[in-house]
Amino acid sequence: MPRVHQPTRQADVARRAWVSSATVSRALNEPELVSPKVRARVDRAIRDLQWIPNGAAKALASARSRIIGILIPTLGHQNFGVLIDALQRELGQAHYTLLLGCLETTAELRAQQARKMIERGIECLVLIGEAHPPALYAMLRAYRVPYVVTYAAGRGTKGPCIGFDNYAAAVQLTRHLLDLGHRRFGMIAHMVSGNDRIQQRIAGVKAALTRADLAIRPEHFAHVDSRYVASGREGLRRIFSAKRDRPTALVCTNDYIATGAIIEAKALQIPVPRVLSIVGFDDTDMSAHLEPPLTTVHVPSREMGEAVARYIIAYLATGKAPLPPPLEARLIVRGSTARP
Amino acid sequence: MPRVHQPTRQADVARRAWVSSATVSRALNEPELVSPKVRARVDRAIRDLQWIPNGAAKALASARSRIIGILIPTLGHQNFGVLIDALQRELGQAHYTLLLGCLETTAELRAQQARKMIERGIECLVLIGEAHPPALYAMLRAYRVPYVVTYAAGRGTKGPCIGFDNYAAAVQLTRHLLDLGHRRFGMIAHMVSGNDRIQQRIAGVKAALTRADLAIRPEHFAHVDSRYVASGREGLRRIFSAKRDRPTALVCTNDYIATGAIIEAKALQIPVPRVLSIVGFDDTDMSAHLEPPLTTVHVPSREMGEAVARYIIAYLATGKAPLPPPLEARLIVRGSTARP
DNA sequence: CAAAAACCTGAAAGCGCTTACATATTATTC
DNA sequence: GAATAATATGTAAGCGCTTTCAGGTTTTTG
Repeated sequence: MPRVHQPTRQADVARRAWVSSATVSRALNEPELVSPKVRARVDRAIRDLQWIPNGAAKALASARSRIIGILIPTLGHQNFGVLIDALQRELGQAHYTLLLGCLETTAELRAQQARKMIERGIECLVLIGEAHPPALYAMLRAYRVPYVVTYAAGRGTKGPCIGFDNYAAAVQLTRHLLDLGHRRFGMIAHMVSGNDRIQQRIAGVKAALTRADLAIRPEHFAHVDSRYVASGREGLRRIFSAKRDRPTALVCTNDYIATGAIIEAKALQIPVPRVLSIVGFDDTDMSAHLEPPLTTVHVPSREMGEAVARYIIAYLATGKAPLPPPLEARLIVRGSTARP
Repeated sequence: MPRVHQPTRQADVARRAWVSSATVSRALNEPELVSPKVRARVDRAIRDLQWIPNGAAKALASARSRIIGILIPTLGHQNFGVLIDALQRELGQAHYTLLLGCLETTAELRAQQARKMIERGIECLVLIGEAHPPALYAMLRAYRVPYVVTYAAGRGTKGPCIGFDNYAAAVQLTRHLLDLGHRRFGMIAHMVSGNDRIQQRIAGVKAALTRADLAIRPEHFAHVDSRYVASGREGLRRIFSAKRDRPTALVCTNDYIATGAIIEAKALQIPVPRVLSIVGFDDTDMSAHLEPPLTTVHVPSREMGEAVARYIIAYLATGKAPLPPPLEARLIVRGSTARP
């Protein structure tokens, strides 16, 4: 491939507008420093030549890439999609570009992934949850890359967190079931290792039960390996393979799994919610439309994305910014829960 | 914010390895040009200093950003998530970074979005479908940015396409219903404007019906405005608001809508598939788990992502690359279809 | 064993911007 | 109206890499 450099450069624009290249730069980045007359000439020249500035050159000269990185667990979860979309829109307004990475599987690959992001010059990294390998945090520190944790409320690390309290929400969700009179609980939980949000949800459920002098029997606790519908079905099947002492309430670690559980319950002819109440977590697009509609915790993905963006913009502009108050994850009671 | 430039530079590494900075560059980019001894010294120095090269400087000097852009309609659709994930992984192997953008709504914003991507120096742009404003194609041409269309098979433009034939797949899907003996068809279709894939699916259905001397009555054709579950429910409700001459087969433009239709059918006590057969398109995670499981067209998202990545890598390396053969979107017959 | 070829390394010139700093112009003040 | 301040522009020195070119060393060859 021929190494073609830019067809039009700032200097071309400058020449056409009868100004220096410095003035063109200022007209773009600090227009208030340039007289209206000259600014108009520059704008004209830019349009005439259809000049698009070279981002790499900008980044190199200014030591500001205007790139924000984000590392997400998966693109298969709608809520992350919503969060990313909001984040991207809001950051775009401030001329930042979002660089997306899906978390790699091995520690080796993850380190490489972080290295690549730093190589691109990210000015800040958004992390989902706070449970990440110390090596990652060390790297961020070494390269002075600030970070923001979202989708969690900062029970673990001391870094900036913009999210909601998974633990508290899980407690609330469990209380709802306890208040309905449930005493035998089951749970379907997906991969816990390295996922602090799920861990906190599980811990919240257990804590709420403990306070009511209850616990989940081991055979009513299904650990499944994916976060998707199929796992919910499998989990329910496992828990209900026993004929007696079946739980009357089932907590799932997210809505996809809960959806699977509802589907499988129907397949097994277990009436929901008459015989079994099922709750999820996340409030996905589907949840309200299931039969019965799913009682769940609504996660404010869009608001988180926006709040994170605003925080980052302020922080990078001033070097300091107030953290917004924790967001609320609201319990949404729908038809999948009832008295036992 | 203090304008802090890089803490460690190539020159620092060079000094520590007792070589010139040119040699460090070569050790990284063309290691075969550097003697093993020197290479080892350089590698050592890089590790000792924990140097991470500056991407902007690299891009500027080499006129190669190693960034590939992609513009997708939404992150709310699982299949795009899968495609992106595969694309990203494959491109990452070749040291490319994927820059993601969700298609903006207005023409104005879209142009700006494309401009931003060019500013970042994308070496290629991946487009979902071929229906995009001429202004976008013009811009790509003006800046010599190659592009690849995916998720469609190139019935419209002549540009490189790596995907499957939405039209043919829709024909196949409709034939399946015709073969079962259906004669009264309904359809729920989402936003058509600017979405050539959906248009082709609709056209395919209509063509197959026409060939069988059939057509969809206007009152059995529901246009809905979102691509999600709620729209499927609404669409079904509208079509089945009439009491007589109801369709026995219902084609939905994607699986989310079909899911909604199945859910609503159940709510309206319409037995699926005994009284109404329902088909979707895309084969999302849920589809196989619905009750009844959804007959649909499986879209090879992962394969498309990988094929696109391989094509781009080859094309950018050599300036020319063979297009892979069209991928197959296979009909998956499940339980939601039966004889009328 | 001298000449040619192959191999390795370094010097230095950019890549296209930003940003001190200097300078020139205009506006303000007493 | 001279001194001062405020405003607008230009000059030029980088930012941290890549890459051309040249030169020095080693290997190959007849």
